[in-house]
This record gives sequence, C-alpha cells and structure tokens, in this order.
Amino acid sequence: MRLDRTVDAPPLDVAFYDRDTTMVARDLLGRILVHGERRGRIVETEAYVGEHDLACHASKGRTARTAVMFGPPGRAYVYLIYGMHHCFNVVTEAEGHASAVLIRGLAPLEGETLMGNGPGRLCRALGIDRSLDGHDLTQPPLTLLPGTPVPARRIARGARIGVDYAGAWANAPLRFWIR
DNA sequence: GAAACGATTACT
DNA sequence: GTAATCGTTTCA
Repeated sequence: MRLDRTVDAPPLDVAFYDRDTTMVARDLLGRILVHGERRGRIVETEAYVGEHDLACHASKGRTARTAVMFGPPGRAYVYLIYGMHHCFNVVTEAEGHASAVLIRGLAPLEGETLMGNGPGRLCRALGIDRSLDGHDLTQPPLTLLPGTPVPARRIARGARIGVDYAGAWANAPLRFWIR
C-alpha cells in the first residue's frame, strides 16, 4: 500500500478534457503524466484552441496528421517535429472542435528522477512516440492522474514558444507554467 | 514527383 | 548562431 495516494488514484476521466481548452491547459498543471512505469508532474503547458488559432496545426484543416484533434476529447495527439523529436498533446473539447494542449514540461515526483523540460525531451524521457497517437488517455499504458491541482495565484502565463509564424496568434498568452 | 517547412534540441 | 533530420503539406 502506497503512502502517496496521488499515484494510485484512477485516471482523469473524459469530462476533464471536454472543457474549454485554456481551462484544461491551466488545470493540467500539477497533474501526473504516466507511461508504463515512468511518470512526471506537469509543470508547463500550451493551449492550441481551434481551427481559428493560426498556431494550431488544425488551422490548415483536417489532414491525416491532425485528424485526432478533430475527434473526441481525452485522446493523445503525438507528432514528429523537425524529423527527430516527438511532441505529446492532449485533445480537448467536443468532437468536431479541433483543439489540444501541448505538454511542455515535467518535474520528477518525490524520490524519482526524470528528465523532462521541453516537449521533445519529455517524450524521450517517457518513451512516447507516434505509436501512441490517438491513444485513449483513460486507459493504460498512457494516462493522466489527478495529482495535485495548482492554485490560480501560482500559475503564470505568457506567449507560446516557436509560433512566430502565427501572426496575431503568436502573441496570445496561451502558455501556462507553475510560478 | 519535387520542394519547403517546422508547436525542437544540442552543440559551436 | 546553426546543424541535424524526415514526415507532412503544398505546389507543379
């Protein structure tokens, strides 16, 4: 029996993801991402809010790559970037609304070690690749646990990283991290 | 079929 | 500052 109940709790359910994307991005801070035996606490996220968001991959319409973002909430959107790094996202909002939250930073849990800063590095640390694209995050081996939510006063926000091409959307304060 | 381009990272 | 590296998307 574990002393730390936060890592034994059941995964977050679909209702958690079926909400406004910015709200989910904030609420994901402090939660625990688990892949098999590896896990980390989410400390940085970015919201990609829909087809009208020019920084969102779905803004170019539905393609084979982005199809999962148009599907039901609570699925993994995993893609390869720059030919060598994977990025892990959580699909949000109702089916038909193409939006997701990019997980950018993880911190180790108590007494554990994990490299996790940067979307590509955390995927390598947890062994996440495109074979998990579309995976239902309420089911193992890839899930999110409730962990400990972060109070609003401890959440900082700013512009997203690496989206300078997105015009006015490049400056939207849709990146969130624990202060 | 060809070409340009990344929601990045590591190294000079 | 810039190389690495290849799937996705766009254009002919």
